[in-house]
Amino acid sequence: MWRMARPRKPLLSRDRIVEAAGALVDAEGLEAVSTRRLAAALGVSGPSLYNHFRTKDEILDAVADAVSSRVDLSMFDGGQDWRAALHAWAHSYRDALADHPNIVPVLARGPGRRPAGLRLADAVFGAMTQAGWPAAQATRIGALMRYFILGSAVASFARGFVDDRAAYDPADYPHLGQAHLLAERQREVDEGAFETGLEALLDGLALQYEALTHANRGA
Amino acid sequence: MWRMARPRKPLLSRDRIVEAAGALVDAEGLEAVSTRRLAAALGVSGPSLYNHFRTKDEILDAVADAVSSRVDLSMFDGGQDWRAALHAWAHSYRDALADHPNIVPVLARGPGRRPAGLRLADAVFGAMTQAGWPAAQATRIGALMRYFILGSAVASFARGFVDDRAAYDPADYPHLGQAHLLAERQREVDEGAFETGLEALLDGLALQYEALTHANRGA
DNA sequence: TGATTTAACTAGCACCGGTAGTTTTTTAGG
DNA sequence: CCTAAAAAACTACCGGTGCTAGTTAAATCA
Repeated sequence: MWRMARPRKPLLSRDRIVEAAGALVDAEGLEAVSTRRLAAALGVSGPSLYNHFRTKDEILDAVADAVSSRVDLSMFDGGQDWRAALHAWAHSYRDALADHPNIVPVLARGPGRRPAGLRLADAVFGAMTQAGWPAAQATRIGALMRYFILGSAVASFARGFVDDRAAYDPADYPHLGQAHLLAERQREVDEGAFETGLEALLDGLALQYEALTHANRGA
Repeated sequence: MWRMARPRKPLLSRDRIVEAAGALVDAEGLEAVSTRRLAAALGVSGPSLYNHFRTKDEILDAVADAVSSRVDLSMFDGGQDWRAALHAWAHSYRDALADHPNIVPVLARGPGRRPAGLRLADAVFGAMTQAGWPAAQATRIGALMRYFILGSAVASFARGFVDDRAAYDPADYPHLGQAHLLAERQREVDEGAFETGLEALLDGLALQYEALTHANRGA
């Protein structure tokens, strides 16, 4: 054997690293990702990663951005009305996050400089102003949709409860008698709550939109 | 000098630890909290903490629960209608989180076995069923409010953008020309979006509620 | 061709969460 | 009241972490 220096064909690339990191995050969670474990999965020694990324956080940001980039934005191109487009987009966004729930905390840190995250924000804002919403409202809509969608992914309701009847003593929590059942039904509960909330949100916004256009018509 | 053993008066208590940990989280963020740093702030050596808590995570859970316990629930006692109560509660909840944004990721992991977190869930569910919502809907309302409120705290929209005009090249993001300004106005933007979203959510739910009671009346 | 850059490596630093075992004090039981 | 047990601090240490420094050899560029 001999000392390994620069190989004839590069062993690593940013893409390979991001892919492996994403797989590791999906399979074992955020905390399971260490530079050494990730490097081992790539058949390489820890510090080699730093030839391609400046920090571990940059790697995780890239993984998060890859998830963002899978969100469908095509509904904002066609002539769909803003409500239908927002509905379709929200579902596409949520689906992307539900496929990779472990990376969501990274995504929640904000779009920052992640291009796909920014593309999302840009598309929503553009579509809302296009539809006639004033800029300030369009910003708010982008923000509140982000709250709701990321919230639904990061703060899963059902996942938060434990499948243990004894944990929810009726003397302490009179209305939580069935809470331990939520653990089994998490998917159903979270999906139902998401759809209910999204529908309510859009209904409420539609009311505002109506008031807005009527006011404009009067002026 | 001599070897320090058990002191006459305990140097630590769960409360003192939680208080110091909360202060550290608020001042320097979650990542800044290490058992050694926390112990140093308490004038004590690292492992001493483990006489009072089993793990670091238990300490952070306790900090999170202390924040939950500051959320006002009194609006669910009086005879206020469900919508007004939900509105007041949501604001109280969000205010509590906005005061301690750095601990929100811990809170988002779910109520689990944290008593104050469970009390929240219990109160909302109880009040909604009391108001006439069917149990399944009441569960969903609890969940979706959690999504929106935690989402607004963890996924602050404005905080996610950088105060750097160059980061948002109009060629890449045609509608984000003013985005760098968001960084300065984060508070305003996030508060406006929260209020707009909350109002929309409640309007939408009120629509559902109306449909519900009409249907019941018809039956 | 020669100089520079690149991409792998090994060694190691400071710090991390947590365990083991020691010492002394406080508390509980007979 | 004495003794045994539990509690609360400590020191020493373990394996693991993100990351830096410095080395080597291949690839690339002037």
